[in-house]
Amino acid sequence: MTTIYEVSKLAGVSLATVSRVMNNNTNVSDATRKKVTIAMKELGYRPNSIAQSLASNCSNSVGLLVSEIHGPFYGPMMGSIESTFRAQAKHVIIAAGHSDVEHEQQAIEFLINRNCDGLILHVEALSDEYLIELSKGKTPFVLLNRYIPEIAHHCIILDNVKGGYLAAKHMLEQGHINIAYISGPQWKKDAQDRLNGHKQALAEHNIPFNEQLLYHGDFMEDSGAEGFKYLHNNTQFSALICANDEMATGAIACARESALVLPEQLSVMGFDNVFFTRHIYPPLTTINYPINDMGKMAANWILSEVYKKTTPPIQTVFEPELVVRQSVLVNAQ
Amino acid sequence: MTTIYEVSKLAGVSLATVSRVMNNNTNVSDATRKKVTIAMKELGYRPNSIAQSLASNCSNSVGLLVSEIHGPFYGPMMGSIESTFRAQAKHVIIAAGHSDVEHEQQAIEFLINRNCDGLILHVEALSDEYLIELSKGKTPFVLLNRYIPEIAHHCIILDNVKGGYLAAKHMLEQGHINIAYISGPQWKKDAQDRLNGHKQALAEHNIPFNEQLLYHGDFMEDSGAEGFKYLHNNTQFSALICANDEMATGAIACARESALVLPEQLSVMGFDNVFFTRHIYPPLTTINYPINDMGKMAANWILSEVYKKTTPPIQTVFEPELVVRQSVLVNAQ
DNA sequence: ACATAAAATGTAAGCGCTTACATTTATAGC
DNA sequence: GCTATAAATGTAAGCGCTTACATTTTATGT
Repeated sequence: MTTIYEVSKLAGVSLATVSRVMNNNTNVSDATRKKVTIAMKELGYRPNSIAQSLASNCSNSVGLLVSEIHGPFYGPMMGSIESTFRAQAKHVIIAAGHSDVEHEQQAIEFLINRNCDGLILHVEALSDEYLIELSKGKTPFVLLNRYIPEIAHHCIILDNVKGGYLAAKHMLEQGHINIAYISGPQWKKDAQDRLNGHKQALAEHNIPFNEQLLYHGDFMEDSGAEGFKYLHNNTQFSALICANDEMATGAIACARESALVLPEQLSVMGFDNVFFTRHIYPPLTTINYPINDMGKMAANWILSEVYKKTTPPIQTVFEPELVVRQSVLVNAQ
Repeated sequence: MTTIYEVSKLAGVSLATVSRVMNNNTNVSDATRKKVTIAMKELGYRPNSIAQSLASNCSNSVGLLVSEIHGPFYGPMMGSIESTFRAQAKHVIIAAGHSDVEHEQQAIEFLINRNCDGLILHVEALSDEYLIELSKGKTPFVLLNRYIPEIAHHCIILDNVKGGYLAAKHMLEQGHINIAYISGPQWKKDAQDRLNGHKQALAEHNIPFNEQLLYHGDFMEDSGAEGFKYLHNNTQFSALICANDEMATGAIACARESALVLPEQLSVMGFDNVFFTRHIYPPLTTINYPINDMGKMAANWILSEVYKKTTPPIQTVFEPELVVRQSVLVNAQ
């Protein structure tokens, strides 16, 4: 491995000068810069990033913690984050938290021990307290899809209340009155928010919220199926809104097994606009979660806060949008 | 940041001894090991992995290059790789190659410059020559889904010929005679292999291969739709096999637009068994690609070759399997 | 031409570890 | 008790860079 030392010898300058041309330091004359560049090329010199990190106390790496590395939701997010960083020669180290306190905490420590300069966290199980405490540490981080007032500046979120509202409103506008709802786990803030938005839309239309029409799921496909069964056996409804696409998928599969024709006999909506929603049958009407943009914004947050780069202004709250496909019967009644 | 130096002072031993207990070196008495451990705990000491890497010339990081970070195919693979490595305290740095020579080459250089100890590569555009040349360098790598005889030992692959064969055989056994085929791009070895397996099955059943029934796609959804249109307008067939699930999805959507009833009027098969295939309608019969297992095996390859860990024996060729769902009409004719 | 400031370059001390080698201490054999 | 050997510990030289500070060179004004 060729080192900076060999380059300096070939170019006939000192170590410091070579280092300066590498780091685009201004105080180097064009002549020496050229000499050094040529020497580098000739030797096929590649800086040792580890040594650079140690000396400069900056690893140029950022940690990315998501719940699951597979899964339709995280892929696009990771993709936009990676491309944003690589354009700046930063590398991203991935880790999975599996929505579990132990795992998430371990992963964060792992990433910090790895000298990540900054962290992008999509955590679900960790407590607010832990994260507030973490914010006092030396490794800056940005939180995706989670709002903690004490560290609001670190949070990039979707307006989930509005999303829930938009979904219900759409159903109501199509003439649906009896709208069942399969929620996410209520210990998750986003699940709460979506449900609240839902209730808000009902209230606006003077429709009392009926507990009978509510089933608490866990955001997983199976709970969508279970929720449908439960609701179908216990009450009547022409429409079903699920707090995410996964559950909507499960519910739809189950509804079809019950010989219901969609959307004629049952209208269904999801939430997230995960990429496969347009492939299921009928193509799912849902709420778009601009996860790509949010991932990119998180990356920009790090670029700006940690690496002091100039970036587009940081936006912390993103807006959901209705995506109309064919799983909702138009003009019911 | 507490350093090894402070630990050594508190414990009343030398730097070297502290380093030895960290690295589980045998030649440390239980008494001193305990002293050091206590000192570490007391100071909340965390080794600086960058310094460790520089001194030991081992970064404990492995680079993972995939074509696309999003995408149903890569997610599960990345997940199994990450979990395998994290269990061994190695970190994984991700990069995307976008099936493009420039990008792939850049990404590899990026990863090598980052001092990755080893690489897991899923590359499509790079030439065999480049990879053979790369194998002479100092960074070991394993190739996923690609076979190059000269460096066979680096390759972990699926038996694509057999996969293509299995798909065609299944269709034939259900009584289909006129089987259309939408292939992948023929400059890709796996696409060629799948098509060859297909032809092989036809030959075994004494059915001549009909060029009219072949359309060359590019593995993307849209080309599945285009392929279907082209074939539908030019010839007759009761079954369609696509070289991957993406294209099958596109073809199915398009077939439905043409008012065909599936599978009664058209049987369709895909390839890969990407997770959403069971959600589309009708649920897709396909060929399973054990990408999870293969990812884990690639990780084990690195663990074994690079880090000299003992692992389960390395398997380089994996077997595809038929996954029967409902997109193929049983007993046609 | 000369003093002075600014620009370019060099010197050397780290960054926090690992590890070869040297030294000290414990263990065993007689 | 004394030597030979093994085990435990210490010493110090790097790993390949960055950067504060010192020094030299060049540019500027008079």
